[in-house]
Amino acid sequence: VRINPERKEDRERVRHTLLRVTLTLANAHGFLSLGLREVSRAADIAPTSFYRHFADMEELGRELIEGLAGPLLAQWASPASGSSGGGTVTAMALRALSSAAEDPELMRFILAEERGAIPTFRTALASKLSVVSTAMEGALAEAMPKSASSPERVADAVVVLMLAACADVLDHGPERSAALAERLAEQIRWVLSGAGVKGEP
Amino acid sequence: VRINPERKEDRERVRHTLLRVTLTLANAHGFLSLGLREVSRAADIAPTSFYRHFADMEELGRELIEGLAGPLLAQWASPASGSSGGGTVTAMALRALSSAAEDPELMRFILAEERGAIPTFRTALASKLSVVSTAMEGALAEAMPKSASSPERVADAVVVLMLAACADVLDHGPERSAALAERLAEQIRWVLSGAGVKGEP
DNA sequence: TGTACATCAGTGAACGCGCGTTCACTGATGTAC
DNA sequence: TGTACATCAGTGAACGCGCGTTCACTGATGTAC
Repeated sequence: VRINPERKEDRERVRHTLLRVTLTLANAHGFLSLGLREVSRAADIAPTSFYRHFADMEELGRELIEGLAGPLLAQWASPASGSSGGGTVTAMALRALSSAAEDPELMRFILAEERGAIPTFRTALASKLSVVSTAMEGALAEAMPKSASSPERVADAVVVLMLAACADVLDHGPERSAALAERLAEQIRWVLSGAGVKGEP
Repeated sequence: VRINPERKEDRERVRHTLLRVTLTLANAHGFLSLGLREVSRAADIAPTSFYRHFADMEELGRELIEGLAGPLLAQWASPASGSSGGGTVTAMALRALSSAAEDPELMRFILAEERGAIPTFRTALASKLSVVSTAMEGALAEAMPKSASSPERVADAVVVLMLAACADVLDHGPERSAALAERLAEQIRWVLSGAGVKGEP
């Protein structure tokens, strides 16, 4: 029994609405305080229709991570155009920072759950984030003298500074994002030069 | 009408129990999902007795920040023994890291709410944390050439790296805390030397 | 082409349950005189 | 010392409400032949 693509599109549309509406509500009240009825109400479906898409809120949350957060972070990990080295790492971080401003609700969710009370969410997000730092590590390895500091630790520090900058952008509004990007770039420059990374512009 | 100190102690004991029990439950389910009845149950008082201490959960949360989180962070900001400069900053960060392991539930609460969905909590914690970075800034200012980078940005970077290390200690258990402390110290060393801070051991 | 059947997203009614809050009360303790 | 009164943390009963979940049903669409 094959399925009509139009019907499948409808189903996907509602499903996507549920996910986005959950992000919006989670920004206001926190994911853990959300109920299936509240989400369904905001998505304009009957509470019972929720079950056609997810077994419960926990499954929906998992899909937020796998279907939305994961892809965004995978994008962060994709190689920046241009040469490798310190310049690449800074470019990656700045690209991530600006993508945070483009989808603030998703970014807030990632930041909140990465530090939040649900261990499975923390673990899942940590593993998605480790993809980003691994990618940075790869770019760094070529630009670091072998005797110098561990590229892994350098990449970890950069990711941590980058996430903190994302949180600041969300809190202080996009009008400050240029200044925050500049601050992030400077902080990364310190880390890289302190760790002996060459090729920094 | 003066009040018997014994009675006052009793009252304080229950109040403290409510606060600690809330921290424990918030570690498991998140602060926002907690209800007055759940907290009262865990504290072994009737739900109606809750009102003798707090008007609602939000007031209790505010007291968690003012009465527990604030004092801990103020402690972090108190000057480390010994000379000023980069060494002091590292010592402050490492002291904070170890105090995180001593009260993991409070630390988890701080980390979660600093990035969480309640704007007033985020703001309150940000201002308590700024006390820490201001203290570090003071220690740095003396050890930095005037022409060099801004001490404020350096202190911010150190605080961010320190909080991330605290989160890692909580997630990976105390047995890894020595390695994490060493990593944090190295990352701080990079930042300080990259930013031109002198006096680093 | 027409007919009978299968699939499945969406629904409204109904359920039992735990929630936050109110109320009037208890009983231990402190104060006045 | 004794007596009358005030304070106040803790309580159990009761309330109305929204929650998650179940159930049987609808109706649009696709498939078989």
